Amino acid sequence: MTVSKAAEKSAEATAKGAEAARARKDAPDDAGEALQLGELSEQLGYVLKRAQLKVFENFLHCMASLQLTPAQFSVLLLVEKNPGRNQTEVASTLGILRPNFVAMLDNLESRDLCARIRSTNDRRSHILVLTDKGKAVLSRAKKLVATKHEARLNELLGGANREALIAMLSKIANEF
Amino acid sequence: MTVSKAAEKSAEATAKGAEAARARKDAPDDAGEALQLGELSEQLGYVLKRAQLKVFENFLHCMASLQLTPAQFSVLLLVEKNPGRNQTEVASTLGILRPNFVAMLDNLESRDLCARIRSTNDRRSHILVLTDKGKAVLSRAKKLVATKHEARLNELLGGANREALIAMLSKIANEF
DNA sequence: CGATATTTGATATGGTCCATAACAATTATC
DNA sequence: GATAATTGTTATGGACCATATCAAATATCG
Repeated sequence: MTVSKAAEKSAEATAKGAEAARARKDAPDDAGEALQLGELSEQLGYVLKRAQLKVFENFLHCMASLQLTPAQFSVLLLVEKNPGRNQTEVASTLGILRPNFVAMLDNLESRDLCARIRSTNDRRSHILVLTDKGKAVLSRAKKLVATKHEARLNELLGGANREALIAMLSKIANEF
Repeated sequence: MTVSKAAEKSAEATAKGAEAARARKDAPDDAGEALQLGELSEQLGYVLKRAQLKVFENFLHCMASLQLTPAQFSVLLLVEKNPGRNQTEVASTLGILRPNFVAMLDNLESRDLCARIRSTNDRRSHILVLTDKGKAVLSRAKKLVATKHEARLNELLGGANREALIAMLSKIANEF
């Protein structure tokens, strides 16, 4: 920004709200008046967070019939892929702190989706396994995610872009 | 779960768990034993959330000297770009609920970064403006973000990919 | 072996963010 | 001019995240 422009801006700004308000009121149709996002729409963190909220919202909507949150779905997926691991291992790979993982497992276990089993090798640890119901629910959940959730992303971005997006996000998650 | 089913599960699971544990112990180098992420690494929500956490973490680190959170930065940016708007307008464009916006503004105002001004048109509303200090801090914040934060993304993805990523995330945020 | 340290699941607790209800002051509507 | 709607605010509760701490079990080391 040039100096003169800055001066103009400053003067305009000191006269500030009143003038801006009048200018808006003089506009043809004075209903919506959306704010200018400006540089915000280029900020990685801003757009990333808003996209994440939208995706989670859609995920919850798709999973309404199964009552699974994204976090719960990730636990079921991980336990299915890695049976016989204990709470500490599963929690830490998901970035969940052990204390906070307890209530989460209490919930899944109370719904008979997974089970804690005392390890015979190390009687301190609880080994995690999916129940039959847990496997069935997870199977249905996967189908719902594929057909309703990820399919939505495909029709929005296209398959190639979808893969590129996942790859870039993974890179950020792992190397940033 | 029925009693009989529980008993079956318990037996099957203990066997599977022990088997898996032995299998891992027989592995060549038995140190880390990272879990298999499996389909999780392809889940949009999962990778999106983890990327967002990493980006926010890096943002806070870059902003340590200015003590600005991503949300605070977004408020300053929006108020700078749209002077003379009231709390409701600014909060709603950022997806912040008015009640929660109050404490946020209290904080920024107590640090003399922005100011609430009673509107003369509508004495209910408070018009938001950046203070001189607020403008100066925001200016420094922008430089920090550009040189330390977004630059990091550029060297990780490359400029073209960075723009493509922002564009796709924006599309998701707006059209998903 | 036995004393000490570490690990595991769990509880308690506090902080932050998000969401809703309700309120006084002000303005809009009829 | 009575009623409804809006603005900023407070109070409050829930969800999520982080730390300290504990008992039980195991590992470590003298």
